[in-house]
Amino acid sequence: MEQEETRQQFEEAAYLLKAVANETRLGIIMQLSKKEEKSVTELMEDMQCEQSLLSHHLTDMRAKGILNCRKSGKNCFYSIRNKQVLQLLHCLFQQN
Amino acid sequence: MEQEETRQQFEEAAYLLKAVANETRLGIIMQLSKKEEKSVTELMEDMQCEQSLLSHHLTDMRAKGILNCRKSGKNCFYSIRNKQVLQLLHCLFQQN
DNA sequence: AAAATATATGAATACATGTTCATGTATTGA
DNA sequence: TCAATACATGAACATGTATTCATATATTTT
Repeated sequence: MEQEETRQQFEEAAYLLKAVANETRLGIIMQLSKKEEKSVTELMEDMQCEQSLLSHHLTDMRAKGILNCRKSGKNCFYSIRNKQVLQLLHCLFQQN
Repeated sequence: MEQEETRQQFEEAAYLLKAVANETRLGIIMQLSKKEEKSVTELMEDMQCEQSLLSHHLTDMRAKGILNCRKSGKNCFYSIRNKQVLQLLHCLFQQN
């Protein structure tokens, strides 16, 4: 029973890690950790990333509950929804 | 230049995350975070994992510098080499 | 209404990953 | 020396992921 609980916790943790284990996605999260909200175009400029690729990653991370999206006119402003990824980011980049 | 540096940091971080973003691998790391060293058989029993699958994961993580392996007679004792994964684990499982 | 802008979507492809099965190898004990 | 134990390896397969390209949609501007 307790075994099963941890197994599920591992599944959830693995799910989160997989959702984030990518150079571009880490870049997105890093950007959003600095500014709270950014449009796709802003993200495109900050990172060096093609529109379509960026959009795919954003859509996926949104579907997985990691990001939020707020539409406003022609723009889409993304922000971090799952705050745990911020801790992860901090953990990954704290030393040096 | 500074851009490039962070890009490489993201690549490295993504590499580490990918190497760990799996239920079985997280389980292995959790076990080894509790006991310092465990043989493959011990790990097999603690987790519920087939020998061959476990061995593949162990071999891979060793190849990626995450685990250490010490042979002693018929046994192979694995331990954690990359201490950063311990921080990650802690970060993932600290709350609740 | 037409053109431009911002973003999303879907198909296609290439590549990586997880898993199983069968088999190999090294070490120990009978 | 033979069998048993502990572990690794490789092939095969299915599935997942990243990327690119072409195109669609919605909004704004002209």
